[in-house]
Amino acid sequence: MQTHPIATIASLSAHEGQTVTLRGWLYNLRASGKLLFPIFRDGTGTIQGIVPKGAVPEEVFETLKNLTLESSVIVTGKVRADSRAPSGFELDVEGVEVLQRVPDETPFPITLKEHGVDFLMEHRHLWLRTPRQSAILRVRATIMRSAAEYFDTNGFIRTDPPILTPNACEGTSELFEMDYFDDDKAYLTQSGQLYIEATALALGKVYSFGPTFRAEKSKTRRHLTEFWMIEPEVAFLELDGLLELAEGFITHIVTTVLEHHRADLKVIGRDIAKLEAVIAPEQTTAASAPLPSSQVSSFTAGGGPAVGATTEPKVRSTTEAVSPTSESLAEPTLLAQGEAPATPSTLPNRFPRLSYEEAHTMLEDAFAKGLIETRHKDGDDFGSPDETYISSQFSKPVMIHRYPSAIKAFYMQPDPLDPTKALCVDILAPEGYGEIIGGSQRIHDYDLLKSRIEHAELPLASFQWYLDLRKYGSVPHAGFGMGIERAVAWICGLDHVRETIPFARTLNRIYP
RNA sequence: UCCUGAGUAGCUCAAUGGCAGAGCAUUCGGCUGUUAACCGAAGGGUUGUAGGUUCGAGUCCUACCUCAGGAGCCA
Repeated sequence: MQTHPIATIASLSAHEGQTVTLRGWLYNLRASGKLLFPIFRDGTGTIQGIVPKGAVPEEVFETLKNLTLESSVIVTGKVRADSRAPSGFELDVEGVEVLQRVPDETPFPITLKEHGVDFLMEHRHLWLRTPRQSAILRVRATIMRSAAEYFDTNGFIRTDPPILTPNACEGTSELFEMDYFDDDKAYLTQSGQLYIEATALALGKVYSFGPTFRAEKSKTRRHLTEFWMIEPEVAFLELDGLLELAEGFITHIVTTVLEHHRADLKVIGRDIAKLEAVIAPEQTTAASAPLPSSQVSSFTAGGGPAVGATTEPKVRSTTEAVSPTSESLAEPTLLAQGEAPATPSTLPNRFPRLSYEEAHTMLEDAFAKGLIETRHKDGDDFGSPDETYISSQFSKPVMIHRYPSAIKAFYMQPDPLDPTKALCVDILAPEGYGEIIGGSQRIHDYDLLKSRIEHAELPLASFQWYLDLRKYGSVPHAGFGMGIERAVAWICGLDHVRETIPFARTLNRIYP
């Protein structure tokens, strides 16, 4: 076979008029008498081929006519622009080599028609090949990359905590337990937080990024037993700075996804305007605080209508104000004044902030107007319907801060203005997606932390090393954790987190 | 753990307690611009499992299994 340049389907527009070689799979096949329309996919996209009988060698026509779906092929053909094609291009097939033909007796089980959830999850290893699932995984990869990138370019050091842990962060009932040689037990981590508090006090600004495990018997569209979490932890950071860090973090991720994945989001069926609203500058703030042009262009590039993304200068406005040098090591007190650690103070994108009390008042009003069914009890945590209502009132993620200490984790710093409240924040994604980030300022006083551990009836011995952090140069510090799968579900507009990870682990499924 | 719902052809679903059905997929035939192509034909069933009620059960009852949606809990 004559050799031609090997191309990917995503790059075919650069090969118009050329004969190229594609390597991939037969995605679908339509026939109209002596005219075949095979659709090929290669992981980067799909393209329809045209095979008129008589225009190609007889064996090529016969091979393709009888080819089974998902058979692997190497195809040669000429790229031709065609207004009838969804992607704008078609392939005039000249030759085909079949690497492996799917046997007639065992056809590919995933069809273009509807399937049930159980069937699709049972065939997840094959379901991944469909365009929508592939698009979701590409967006997931960008979300993970841009999340890490935000911290990497802001002076954070990645310090991954252990996966195997000797004890729980917040109790052992929700942990996966395993034998650890002889008589010991080990548990799969449910959060690296306690460990990165230690590395934050060593390095200043740190983050961790890895899998976490929860043995909760939760059976909802928001829960996995194994999920990925990215957690920053910053010495000398207090609650206000933590809010700004999270705001810049989310803005950067959404901006990056919009820069690179408009086509994928369209395949997924996402309403892109909803994402543009998330990063749109607030009118009042933008008008009152003139910005360097580079920062403005970055936001308009993400927020405006489809501009030529390739010609847009690559600007990372949310990270420019802070140099990537490790300033926190040299001058850790930089952040002591409640200063934003990673975002410029002129950041035009402000997420709404509600105190727990304000959120409660909002729910009281909603209940009085009959907008929610059950009344929220002051002092209780918010339920799913509560979170859905609150987030539906805003087009941007909502930050709810200062929950009652009684319903929050033992390590959260009390608010000096009201010690019954904790200096914590939950960030709710819009459109009812609920909590994607939970964070707090941590208790830095030894005696207070010790009494909280005792009050929570946690084994003091297991936490001695954690208490040590308050014994040797303790400082205020804060951090948060974001569940990647919930962020992907929100950004892609999915109704279940099981589609956001290649192989979801849920209460009822650990296969394939 | 609790509440609710669903298990019938490879898939998605029908079927007053009375002959087990359709679309898609597969195979065969037709069609030179199809877009989940279309048209014709064929093959394809221990109705989740085990009991029970009944002349007769996919359908009603009991238990169990599996899955889904929700609650609680959380990211």
